[in-house]
Amino acid sequence: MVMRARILVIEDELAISDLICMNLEAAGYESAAFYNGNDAADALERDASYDLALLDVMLPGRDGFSLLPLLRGKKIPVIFLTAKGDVASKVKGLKSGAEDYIVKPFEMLELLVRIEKILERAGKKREECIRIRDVCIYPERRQVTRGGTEVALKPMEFDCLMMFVRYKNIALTREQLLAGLWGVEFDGETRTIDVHVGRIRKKLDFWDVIRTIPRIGYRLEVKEE
Amino acid sequence: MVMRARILVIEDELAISDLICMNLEAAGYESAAFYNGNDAADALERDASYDLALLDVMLPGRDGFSLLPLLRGKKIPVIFLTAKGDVASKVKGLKSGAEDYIVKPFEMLELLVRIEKILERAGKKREECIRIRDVCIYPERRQVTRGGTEVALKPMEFDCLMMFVRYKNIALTREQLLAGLWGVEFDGETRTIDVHVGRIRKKLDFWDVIRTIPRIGYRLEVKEE
DNA sequence: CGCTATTGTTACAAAATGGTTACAGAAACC
DNA sequence: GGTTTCTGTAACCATTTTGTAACAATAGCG
Repeated sequence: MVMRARILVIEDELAISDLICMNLEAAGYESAAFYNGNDAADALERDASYDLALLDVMLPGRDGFSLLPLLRGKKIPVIFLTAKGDVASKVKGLKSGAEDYIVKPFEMLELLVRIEKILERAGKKREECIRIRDVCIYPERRQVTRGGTEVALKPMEFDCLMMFVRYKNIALTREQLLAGLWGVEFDGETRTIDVHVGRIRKKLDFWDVIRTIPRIGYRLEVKEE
Repeated sequence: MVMRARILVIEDELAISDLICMNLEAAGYESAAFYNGNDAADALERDASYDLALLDVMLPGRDGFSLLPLLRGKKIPVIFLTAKGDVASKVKGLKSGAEDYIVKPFEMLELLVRIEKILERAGKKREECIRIRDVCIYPERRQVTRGGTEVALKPMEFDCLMMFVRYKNIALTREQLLAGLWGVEFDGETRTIDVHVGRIRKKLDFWDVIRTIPRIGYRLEVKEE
């Protein structure tokens, strides 16, 4: 399993919690949600391997502030989610050692940016990963996940995929791929490329992502740049 | 005439030099080759309007390093071509102000990518898309869009269009087109050209853009700027 | 206006190309 | 040495591409 930053979401409003979790997942994090302070505390006692916690101040059971020392003790940085304009909570939270706070209602993007910044500061920066649709590619680990679960790519398939990533949005000829994957002096069937592309497409559901360029070769199509 | 980036190739091995120049031309650059340091230096004194230089370290006459100050003085970025494992040269080259180096034997594609990157950094990025009316042509993607949506050009149609673009505003005879698209030794009906032109015109609404030159052939009409 | 030379358009069948599967040799791993 | 995994190749088949021919339309020209 690939190492993704794990984020604890402690928030009693289901709608907000779900929204946050969905966005975290989409951004490539792992999320775990708890809806009251007691459950969260219990969970932390069993497993404290979280990289960051999003903590609502107003909670049923133990409130947010009472969870802070526990989290601080486990060295888990905390971002407080405070109701609008609740300056008292804000100040109290920061004094108690929260890393940051964010006022509800907030922009999801802003939350993600703050999370990224804190993880970076904490040296827990997520591995550099290349995302294409629901697929994450981790070059250093030579690992690929799809929808969060690992996909077993064979070495050559991975190399091939990396070459596509390296030259994304460029039409690569079979000869270029052959030269890039085996070296210039290798003379093999260019059709071998097709087989590898077929295997990658199948495993990653990349039928539209790796486009066939007739008579030429293939091109990895990545929208956002 | 189109403003294409001009690249100076200073390399004594004819085979390598030719190969590089061919690929540069194919990629849409203009290339000028010199086979020893003295000639290159003379040429630079006369005309320094190059956008980038590929410089072999080992050269007859003045060697690569001695040319560096001249090139730097003319603000021409340099990519060193070093023999495999010649780490000393590499370090010396980069310290002397070369933008990049590449170790022989190298992948042509990689060289092209590095060139692209440096030109981009120098603000001399060549147009990655050629626009004609509402049509965008992306040569390295082998893709064409019209009004933002992709138009599926068949391989031969794309090649044909690229030939027109390459020689825009120049009347091309059917024989020239035939030779350029299939190779000189191909003997086919010249009328086949007409069919392809017809198909391109239809797909891109290019009835006025690709003008018929009676008894000769066709010409792609583009208003400069 | 006819006539001719030339170009535009369409349809089609041959050829080329790509997706897929199965498999054998190679490599890696006990 | 035996087993498993990896990977390059060949083969098969469906699809796409494309060259050509045939026919329609147009322009040039007296």
